[in-house]
Amino acid sequence: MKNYLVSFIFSDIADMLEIKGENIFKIRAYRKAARAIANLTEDVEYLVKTSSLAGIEGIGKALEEKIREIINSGTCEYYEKLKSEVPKGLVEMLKIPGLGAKKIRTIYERLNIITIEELEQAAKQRKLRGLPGIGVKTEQGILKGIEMLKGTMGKMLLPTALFLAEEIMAMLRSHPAVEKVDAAGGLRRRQELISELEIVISSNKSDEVIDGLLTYHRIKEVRERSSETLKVLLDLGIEVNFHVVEPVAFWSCLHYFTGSEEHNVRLREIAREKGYDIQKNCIVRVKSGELLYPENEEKIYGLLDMPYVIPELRENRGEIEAALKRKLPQSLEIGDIKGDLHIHSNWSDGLNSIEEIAIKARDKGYEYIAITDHSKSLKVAHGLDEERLFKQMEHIKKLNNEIKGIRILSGIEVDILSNDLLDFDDDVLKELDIVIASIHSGFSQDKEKLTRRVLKAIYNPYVNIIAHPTGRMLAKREPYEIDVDAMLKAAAETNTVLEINSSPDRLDLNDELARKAKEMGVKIVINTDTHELEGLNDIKYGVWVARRAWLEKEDVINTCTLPRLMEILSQKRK
DNA sequence: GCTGTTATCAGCCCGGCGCTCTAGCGCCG
Repeated sequence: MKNYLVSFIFSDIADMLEIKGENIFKIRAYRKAARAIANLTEDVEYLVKTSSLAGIEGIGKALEEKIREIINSGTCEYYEKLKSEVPKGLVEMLKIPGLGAKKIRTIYERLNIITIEELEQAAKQRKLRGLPGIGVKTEQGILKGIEMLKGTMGKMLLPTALFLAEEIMAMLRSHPAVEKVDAAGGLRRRQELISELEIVISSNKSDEVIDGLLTYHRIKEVRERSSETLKVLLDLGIEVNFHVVEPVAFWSCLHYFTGSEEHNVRLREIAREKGYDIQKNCIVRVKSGELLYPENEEKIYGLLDMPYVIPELRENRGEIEAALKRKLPQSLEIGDIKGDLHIHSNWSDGLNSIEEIAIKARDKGYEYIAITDHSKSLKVAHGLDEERLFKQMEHIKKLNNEIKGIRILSGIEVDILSNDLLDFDDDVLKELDIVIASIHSGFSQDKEKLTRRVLKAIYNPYVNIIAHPTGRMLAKREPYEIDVDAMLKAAAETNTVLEINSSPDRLDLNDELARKAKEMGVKIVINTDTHELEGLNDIKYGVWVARRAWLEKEDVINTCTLPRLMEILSQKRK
């Protein structure tokens, strides 16, 4: 599939056009096309060959021609031309919060700065202040933004890591000398950001496998090669470590490269107490020197008198002690989720009709969904006013009579406004099946104000859920200043549910806060907040967070049957 | 750059907030 490549190039073109100050609508056309291609379920190469690209909304003649060029040659002339005109570093600067294309252009034109390192230097030397439109605060904001960016540089969001791992594993599976292959490391533990991929392969012919790996088209640099290991840097700036072992050593090796360092250190301590030495390719019975090759991970933990510990828990956050005491959580499964309670339709900024969403959700096996479009203040998202909301409620009532096998709840994602009021009065909210409240403005208010806003929403008798409670965006935006403990305490007190937002660039609450919420008696809901049909499948990311947070089925309200869910929602109003 | 419409081009997501040349612009959701 070259969908990823086409989407990547179009999005890169859009960034470069933005820096050049091109027509905003042209830029939007490229972004829209990039999104459309990324969301395609079909192979774009197949669509090119069968001349069926024309059916895709947002792809006209010019873009179709460029897609054809990219499929045939891996790039297109226009892209190469832009790359020669716009320094790469300027595009990277777009990721710095508070810094947009115009300011980047000013900085480039006035100071000839083309890398983030140079930008950081200039900001530290106070050379940016004084440029048109840039003062002390902007300069300080840029430094802060660079600091945040550095923390996530070279790290991938889960979808990218999964995509790359799948691509690599598919290639390996087709190699005749490969017996088994799996991804270990942070990806297998479902960490929110992945710094490197660890791929474990079993084969009797490691040299052949490694030679085969060297033909992988994304390899930019080979950093290390031995008889069992290959370490490479990919063109996307990502490191991949391949470990090729004899088939008998596969599970030991997969286990060895899955747990965090802290988990592995602690596990080795326990193993030593029990007379074992855990090594990369096997486990040694110390007394006899016997080498053991467990045939699965259950057997590895079994040797240490523990039940199986799922990869998501292997962080040394108490899971080893819990395992020894037989007190591990009964981890949530994706199949436990019975409905998605935060979905946007084309009544606000979603792409699909409520009918389409309901049918797709029913096909996924869901028992219920909630349509929770934006409220009127969020103009950019075409938020619903009272009149349209009531119309939507009527429409949903009608659909519930027509579409069998799934129940659609009428909801809203009501804005918690900057002045701490909700975007709708209580007499509107009380008509809905479910109310989600969330912040979309005034992120930079101080802690006291932000906390007051959220607490006021929590104490509203009609607000069931607080969505994306900390507002963080991975690699983009820090969580806003908010007294999290006060929020959790108030939520516990009022039966207000906190969301794990499954959008892979949010994952908010994160694993640690979700675990804390559980400990404080707060119920959790796992939602996608999706704006299109495919996004319903993002629920897995939220479930993974819940697994890392030690949550069980009973902690998560959308594992309940519909009657029980309605009971839980009504408890808030009592 | 695309779409809808039928001209051979107009319209395409709006508005608040915070910053800065304090009235206008850039950034953001």
